Amino acid sequence: MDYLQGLNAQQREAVLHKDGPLMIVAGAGSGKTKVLTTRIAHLMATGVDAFNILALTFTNKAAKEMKERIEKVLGNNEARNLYIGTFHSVFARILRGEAHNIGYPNNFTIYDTDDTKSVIKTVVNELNLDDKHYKPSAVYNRISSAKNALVGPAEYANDYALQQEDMRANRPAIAQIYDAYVKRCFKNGAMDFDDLLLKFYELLKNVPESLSKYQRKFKYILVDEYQDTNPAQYEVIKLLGAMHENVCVVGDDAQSIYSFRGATIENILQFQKDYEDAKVVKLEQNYRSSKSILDVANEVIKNNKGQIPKNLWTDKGEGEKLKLVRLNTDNDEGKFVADTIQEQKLRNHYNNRDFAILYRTNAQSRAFEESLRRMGIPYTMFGGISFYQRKEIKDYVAYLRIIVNPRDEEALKRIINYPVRGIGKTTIDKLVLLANQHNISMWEVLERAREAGFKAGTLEAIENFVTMIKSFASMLQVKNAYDVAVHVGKQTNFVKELFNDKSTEGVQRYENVQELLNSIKEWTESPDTEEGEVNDKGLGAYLQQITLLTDADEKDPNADTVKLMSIHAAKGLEFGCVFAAGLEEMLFPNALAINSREELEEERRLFYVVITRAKERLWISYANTRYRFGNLVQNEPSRFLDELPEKYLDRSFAGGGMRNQINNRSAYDRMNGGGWGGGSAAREAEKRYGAPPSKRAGTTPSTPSYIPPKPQQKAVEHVPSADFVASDISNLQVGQRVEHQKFGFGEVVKMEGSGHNPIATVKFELNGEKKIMLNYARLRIIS
DNA sequence: AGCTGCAAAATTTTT
DNA sequence: TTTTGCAGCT
Repeated sequence: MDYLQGLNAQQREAVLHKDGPLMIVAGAGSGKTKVLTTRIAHLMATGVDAFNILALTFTNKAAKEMKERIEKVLGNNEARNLYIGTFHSVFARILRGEAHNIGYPNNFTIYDTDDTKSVIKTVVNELNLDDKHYKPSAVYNRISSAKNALVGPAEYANDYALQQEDMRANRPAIAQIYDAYVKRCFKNGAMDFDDLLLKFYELLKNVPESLSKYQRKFKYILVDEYQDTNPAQYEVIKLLGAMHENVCVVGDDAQSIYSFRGATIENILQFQKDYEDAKVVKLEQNYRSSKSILDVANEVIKNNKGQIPKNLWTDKGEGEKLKLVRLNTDNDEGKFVADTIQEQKLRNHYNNRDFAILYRTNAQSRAFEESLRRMGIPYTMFGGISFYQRKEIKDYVAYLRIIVNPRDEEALKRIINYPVRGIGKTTIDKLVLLANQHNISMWEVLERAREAGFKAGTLEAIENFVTMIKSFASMLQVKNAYDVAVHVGKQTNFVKELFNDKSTEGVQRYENVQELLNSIKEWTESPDTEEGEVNDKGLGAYLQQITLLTDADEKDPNADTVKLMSIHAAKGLEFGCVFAAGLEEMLFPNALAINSREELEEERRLFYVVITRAKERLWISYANTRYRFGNLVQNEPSRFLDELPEKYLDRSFAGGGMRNQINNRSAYDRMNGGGWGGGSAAREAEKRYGAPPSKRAGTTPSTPSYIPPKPQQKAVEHVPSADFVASDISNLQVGQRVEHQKFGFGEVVKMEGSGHNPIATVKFELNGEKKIMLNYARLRIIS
C-alpha cells in the first residue's frame, strides 16, 4: 500500500473511505486528481473489479491522465478495464449497445455542432421562417439549454417562462423549431452532443432492464468536476448510483465556470441533501501556488456570495509579487508578453513549457501569436478546430457515415454530388421535398427513385450512387474499417480529386486525408477494450469516437512550447508562469455576462481559476485600447483589478522604449478627450517586422501550432530505399534502427507520450534528433 | 451548374 | 480584419 505514502490526512481519508456517498471538496491545486486516481487504485487493490468502476470527467484529457496515473500506481494493465471517460464518450459507448431500446439504431450518428446547426437551418427554412432572424447558433443555444435542463419540446411549448423569454426576444417559434429539430434528428438516426446525455437518461428512466444492468455493473461511481454537471448529468448519476450509493463526487464550487452549458452549481451545494449520510472531505492544502498567488486568489473569491466555506492554505513561501501591467494596445500586450517570456527564460532559466498565456476569449490569441513568432518562441495554441472538423476530412467521413447509417441526411447532402456525379441542386431539392412529403428518409427516396419520375440521366446517376454506397456497406460485412475506407476513397475518386489539386492547400488536404486513413488504421489495429457485447473496433464506433475529440486531444500538452488557450480550457492545468491577459471591462468580465449577479460571479470564478493556474509567477495585463472587428475600441480596466490586494501587487507600464512612451501619452490624451487619428499600431508593427503569421494554415494534428525554423539544420535530402514499406510501429522500442522517407536512417533514442499519442525521439544520421509522432509517421524498422 | 466578387456578419466560454 | 453567404454572371 505504498501508494498511500505522500497523502495528507484528508487525502488519505478520501482514498480510504470505501462504501457510501462521498463528496470531496477540493480547492484549487489540492491534489484532487491524485486523490481520485489513488482512490480508484485503492478500490482495485482491495478487491473491487475494474469492470465495476465508472469514472466520469469533462474532458478526454482528464480521462486520459487519470487512466495513465492509475496504471502507474497499479503497475499492471488492469486499468484498461475501467470505464473512464467523458460523460459524452462513456454514454455514447453504452448507447452503442442500447440505443435500439429507445428507438434509435445502435449505429446512430453523432452530430457535431456544425451538423446540428445545419439541421436547424434546414428545419427553420422548411418551417418558412427567416433564418436571418432565427439564427442557427441562437436557436441552438436555446435548444441546448432546454435539453440540458431535461425540458423536451412539449414541456418547452407549455412552459410559460420560456415562452415569455422567446416572445421578448421576438422569437416565438423556437418551440416549434425545437420540436421539428428533434423529430428530424430522430428520423436521421442521429444524436447531438446534448442527446448523448439526454437519451442515456431516457434509457435509464424508461427501460428498467437497462437501468438495472448498469446499476449492477457500476458498483462504484466517481465524478470529477461535479460543480460543472448539468441536470441531465445529475439525474443520470443519481439513477446509476441509486442501487449501491457508492457515489464519489469531487468538485470545487469556486471553480464552477460552465453555467452557460447548463451546469448548475446547485448540484454540488445539494449533495449532502441528496445523500443524508454523505461523508464530506475537504482538501484545503494547496500544493501548487506560492503564498502570494494563493492569497490573492482567496481575496478575489471572497467577493462572491454563498460559497462552501473553506480555507485554502499553503506552507509555501510568499514568492514573487504578482505583476499588474497596463499596456496601450492589444499588440503591445502581445509584445510585452513575448518579451517577458524571453527575459524570464534567460534570467530564471525557464523552459517554454513553463509559460501559459490565458485569455477570456479565443479571439485574443492573435496578438500573442504574432509576437511569439517574431521572437521565434515556439507555442501551441489550443481551442482551434479539430482535425476532424476540416472540410476534406468531414467530406471523407461523410461517406463513411452514410455507409454505417444511410439515414444520416447531413452526411448524404455533403457527398451526394461530391465529387460531381450529376445529382445537382434541383435534384436534391426534389429529393428533400419527396422525403418530407412521404415522411421517409432521403436515402429511402434515393432507393425508390424510379417511382419518382426523374429524368433518365438523373435516375441513372442516382441509381449508380445507391449501388455504390450499398456495395460499400456489404464490403463492411467482410472487411475491416480501414480496408473499406481506402476502397471508398479510391472508388469515389475522392482521393484522386484531392491528389490532382497541386495548390499548397490542395497538397495539405491530400496529406490530411492520408492522416485520416492512418488514424483509421491505427484504430482498427488497436486492441479491443469492450466486453464482447459490442464490436468496438467497427467503423460505427470509430465515427462516434472521433466526433467527440477536440483539438486539445490532438496536441501534445508536454511539448516544450508556450501554451495559449482560453481560461476555460486551462482548468485543471498548472504552469510555472501565467499571463492572465485582457483584464478589461467588456472583455473580462465579458459584456455578455454582466447582467446579473450570477453571471458576474461566474466571471469572477473564472478570474479565480486563472489566478490559481500559476505556481510561481503571475502577470495580469490589460490594454487601454484594442482592435475589435478592425476597429479600435477603448476599454476601462476590469473591475476585478480593484479586488486585488495592494500588498501583493507590483504595478507597471509596459516597456520603456521610445515608442511606448509616445504611445502612452497618446492613449492618455485620448482618454482625456484629446483627439488622435486612427494610427494603427498593428499596421505600423507589420511594416516593421514584415509578414504577418499565417493563421492556422495547414498545421497537422499533434504538432504545435508553431515551431520556429532551425536555420542550421535543414533537412538533408534522403532518397528512400526502393523497397521502402512503412512498418507496424506500434511496438517500437528504444535502440531500434529505422528509416524515415525524408530524414533517412536513424536510431530510436527515446519513447514518450504514452497511450494514444506515442512519440519517439529518433537520432538521424543526417538530420540529428527529431521527435516523431508514431500515429502519423511512416517508418521502416530495419533492426 | 459552377464560379466570382461583393456585402454583411463575426466573438464568450465547450463536449 | 477575416470569414461566410449569396446574387449574378458565364
